[in-house]
Amino acid sequence: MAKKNKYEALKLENQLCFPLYASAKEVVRQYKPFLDALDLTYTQYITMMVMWEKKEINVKELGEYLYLDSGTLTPLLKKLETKGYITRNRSSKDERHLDVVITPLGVELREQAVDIPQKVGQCICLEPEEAQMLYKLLYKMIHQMNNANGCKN
Amino acid sequence: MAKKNKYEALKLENQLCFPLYASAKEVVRQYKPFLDALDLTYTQYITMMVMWEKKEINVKELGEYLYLDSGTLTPLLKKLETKGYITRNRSSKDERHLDVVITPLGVELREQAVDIPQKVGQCICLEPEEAQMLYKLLYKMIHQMNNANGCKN
DNA sequence: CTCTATTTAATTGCGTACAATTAAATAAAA
DNA sequence: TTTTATTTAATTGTACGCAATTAAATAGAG
Repeated sequence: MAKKNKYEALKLENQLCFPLYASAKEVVRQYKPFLDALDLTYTQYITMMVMWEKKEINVKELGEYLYLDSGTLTPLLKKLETKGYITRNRSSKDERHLDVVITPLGVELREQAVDIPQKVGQCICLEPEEAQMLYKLLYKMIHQMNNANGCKN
Repeated sequence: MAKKNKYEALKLENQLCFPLYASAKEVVRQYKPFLDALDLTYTQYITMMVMWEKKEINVKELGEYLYLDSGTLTPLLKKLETKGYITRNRSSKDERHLDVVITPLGVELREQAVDIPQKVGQCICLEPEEAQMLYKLLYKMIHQMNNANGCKN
């Protein structure tokens, strides 16, 4: 880590963020052939993952799970509604909330997706211990960044 | 890792790709306040990183460094040209190539960027060993995915 | 109860990402 | 040399991602 000059830290190869950014895109690309078969994008797929687990949720909560805001979710959910996988309706209790509910067709889709994690896992080719280490480090970062409004700017 | 049911692997919390995708976005957000000060986006910033190192490069090589294609780079490079940080000219040797060359103003910009890696590093808050481990794992993944046309689909 | 503040989703606008196509230039083959 | 194939950047179209604004609904204060 001895710096040759004051610009050393600005080199692409010395960034941690860059391989993070690049690998995230690459992994999404690994999903593409499998998701194309279901006519889903990656973001639609992770949205359906939440729907498969929760069955019903509002947009705000969905955004908290996915780290996405309504600007991204609103058009995406409209597409999933058009495909027939979810319904969108204002909550009767609080009309500000939009309830998203999975349909029977959405539930069926899960059957076609069930092998995707294993297939993509084969493309990534990390040892189980490596994958677990990576998992832990990534979530540590995420939690640190979310809590750290105390980031020393 | 004992699976309760056949859908266990489809849960968001059991994905490796999701924290990768989420943390990459979060890190880019950490950069935003610092990059806003330079009127650069994250993608423009990593492009300038390559330009600071290489001074001159063509679009294809640039894309190989950044894992981006001309569909992304062409409009981005036009913006950097408008800002005065680079020039874009067809190579005289091979007119198919577009040579991108950094300008004196582009070189100057480096001075304003020099503290950004350290500032963002503070926001990420990983121990040095953790950061190094993460770095290695991410590049291992990237190289594996790039080589692995032998991915068993 | 009324007025104000807050919460929530939708909308708008900009900047990526990237697949697919196009067009120009060069290289390779016949 | 002429034709064909390859290489390269640009263009086009779709889908995010997100900041900022808007509009509607609810909660809270007086």
